[in-house]
Amino acid sequence: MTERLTDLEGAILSLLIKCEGVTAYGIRTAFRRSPSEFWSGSAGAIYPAIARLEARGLVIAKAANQGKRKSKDLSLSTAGRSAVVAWAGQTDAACGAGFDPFRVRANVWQGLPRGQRDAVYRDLAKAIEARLAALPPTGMSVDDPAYTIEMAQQRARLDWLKAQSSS
Amino acid sequence: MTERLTDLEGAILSLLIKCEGVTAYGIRTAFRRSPSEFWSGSAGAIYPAIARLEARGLVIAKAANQGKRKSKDLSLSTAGRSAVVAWAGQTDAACGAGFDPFRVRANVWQGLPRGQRDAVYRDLAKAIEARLAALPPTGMSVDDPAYTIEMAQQRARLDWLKAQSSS
DNA sequence: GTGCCCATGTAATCTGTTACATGATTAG
DNA sequence: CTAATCATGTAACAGATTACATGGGCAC
Repeated sequence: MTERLTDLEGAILSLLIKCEGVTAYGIRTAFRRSPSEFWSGSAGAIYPAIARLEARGLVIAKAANQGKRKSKDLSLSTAGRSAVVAWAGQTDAACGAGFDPFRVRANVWQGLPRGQRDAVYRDLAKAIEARLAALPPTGMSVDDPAYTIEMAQQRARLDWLKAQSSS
Repeated sequence: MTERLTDLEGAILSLLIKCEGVTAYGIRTAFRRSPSEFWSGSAGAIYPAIARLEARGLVIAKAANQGKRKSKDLSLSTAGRSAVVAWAGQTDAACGAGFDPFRVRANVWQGLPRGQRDAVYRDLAKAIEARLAALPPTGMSVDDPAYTIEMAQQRARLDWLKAQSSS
């Protein structure tokens, strides 16, 4: 077994499953346009990560010079394909709570004086409705799990907010 | 406005709301015992973070020498209290998707051949049930938002899995 | 010809992780 | 007495962020 993949590396490889021959730049914009803002898709993260994956033989880059613009088309190697499947198959890691900005803040909300707390809860509900209305973003299929699962999460948050105010 | 808080700093301050006079060590163990494994609660993260908060005047430390064991009891300053409330009140950040290890892996699952995919889904459901059974961990109140919200998230995942296999 | 997107990268900085180091106190 | 826990920290390292640098192609 080789070194374990970081979650960013796994996410990059899983993009490569769907779109063979994409450029590093394309991966970057996919991250930037993603509704999740956890990874910014910064060049300083993406390019080094891809370089690591290439060095480990998980990603194949072939130069695709069209005219004078230099660019590299990326694709998964066989090893890369099995590495990303192994990464995705870590059930314990997959079922972890991850990082939820809503959850970490909820402790503070509960300690707020009633009026202020209700105001925050109203603002939150409004912000969530806005996000739900914006999903799915352009270019994202309604079947995309990232979309479906975020929807479910946001609806669960709304339910939680409702339960708070009615108690 | 001073520098913005990182989420770890915010989480530390929100622990201090509940338990005035806790030690840095106590905060560490709170993180380590948390069902979320996103932050490891490593000394190398907690102690520097508290030092930063102290330097900014958000946390007050007073030496509490009982016998020869040196220890510092931490508490929130007034500035610290308003800083953490401001952090918790960032509604846009709070409603972000954060990092969900389940969601990032789901793209890969969908591309798996049917048999393998169903096997993964079964394993996931089992792992989630196990986590739900383990909640709340010792010392955590059933009213604790961190607990309630993780429960909701896990149940949403189970629903998603059910929807996948029935389609 | 100017500004915007494509496309690739690097440098400085920040923050978190693992692993180490030290010493007091308590439970068996 | 020994092991675990309380309690504080530091050092080396990894990985992400912002900001910068470079240059081709295209639309207006």
